[in-house]
Amino acid sequence: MLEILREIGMIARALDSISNIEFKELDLTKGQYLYLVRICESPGIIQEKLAEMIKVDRTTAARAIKKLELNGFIQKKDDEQNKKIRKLFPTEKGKKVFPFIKREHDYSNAAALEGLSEKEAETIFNLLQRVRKNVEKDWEFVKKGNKRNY
Amino acid sequence: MLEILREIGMIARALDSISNIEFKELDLTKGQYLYLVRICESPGIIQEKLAEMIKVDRTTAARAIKKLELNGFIQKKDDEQNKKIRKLFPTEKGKKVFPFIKREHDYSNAAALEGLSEKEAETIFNLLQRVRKNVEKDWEFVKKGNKRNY
DNA sequence: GTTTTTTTATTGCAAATGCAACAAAATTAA
DNA sequence: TTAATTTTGTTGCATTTGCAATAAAAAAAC
Repeated sequence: MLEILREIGMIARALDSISNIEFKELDLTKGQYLYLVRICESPGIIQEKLAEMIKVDRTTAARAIKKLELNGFIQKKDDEQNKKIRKLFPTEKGKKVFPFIKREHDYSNAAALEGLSEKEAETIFNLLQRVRKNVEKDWEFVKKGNKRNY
Repeated sequence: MLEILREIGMIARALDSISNIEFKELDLTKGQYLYLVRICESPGIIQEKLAEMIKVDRTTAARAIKKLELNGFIQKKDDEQNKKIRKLFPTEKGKKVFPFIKREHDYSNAAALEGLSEKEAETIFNLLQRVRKNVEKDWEFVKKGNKRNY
């Protein structure tokens, strides 16, 4: 059995750790960069979707977002039609740090792909997308309280 | 720029979330499965190496391991030669839950690879290993307090 | 053989994480 | 239209996480 998930776990933890250390100089605490980049990329997104996207518990996302708002990186706005949801937008401050985060991400991406040919990079990207789609099915299944059978 | 790291992050968080939910029935709390499998696979390993392997902060590993010991899954043993280190071994209880964890992992692996040919699975595994080696270099660099330049 | 550096482990904080439980708006079913 | 279900959001609590700081054994440098 090829332990691809173990490799993925190692890579993900290492990268997250690096990002958390590097973004402290932006006054972003642990994990906040995850939400901020996506809000910058998809302004108007709601936190429920964000949690789904990032694959994190809804309540964790709620608190991370609340803190981003508290610290002035993002802003919540009521919707006209739907009184329940609160759309998320970056503030000026949020928009200002976004390029720094992007640069860090690009650097990490490039470092991660070092020694891989362009073709190999594309291959791993495509395969990873397929794996991700497989895994997110199970995640939603289990998160909803269903039981996998094995 | 191909966002392979974002895919990896999503996959890793989803899988970790699934495992944490599924291993609650073994009385393993968040993250503990990571340490327990490796101790079962490499009995006698010390926690410093374990942290490096898993890519987690040393102090986090220390506490997770302490709790595994407290709950009777593993046992720390003094070394004859080296008075500083404490070697880690699974207890009977630890050995008993190991197959369950393995089965879950195998199932997740298979589910993740669904729709990929054997050849594609091998390809992604090899590429991931190369990526992991790249990333762990940076992780160690940054963890030691060094600054990446970008 | 002594000093310096590295390795290994620990504890005190402050913070993030996630399950349970709850609430209310919106959607679907009857 | 009313009732049932789903979606979206929140708070309480227990736990994990990780940076700083400390300590002591071991290894390396001098």
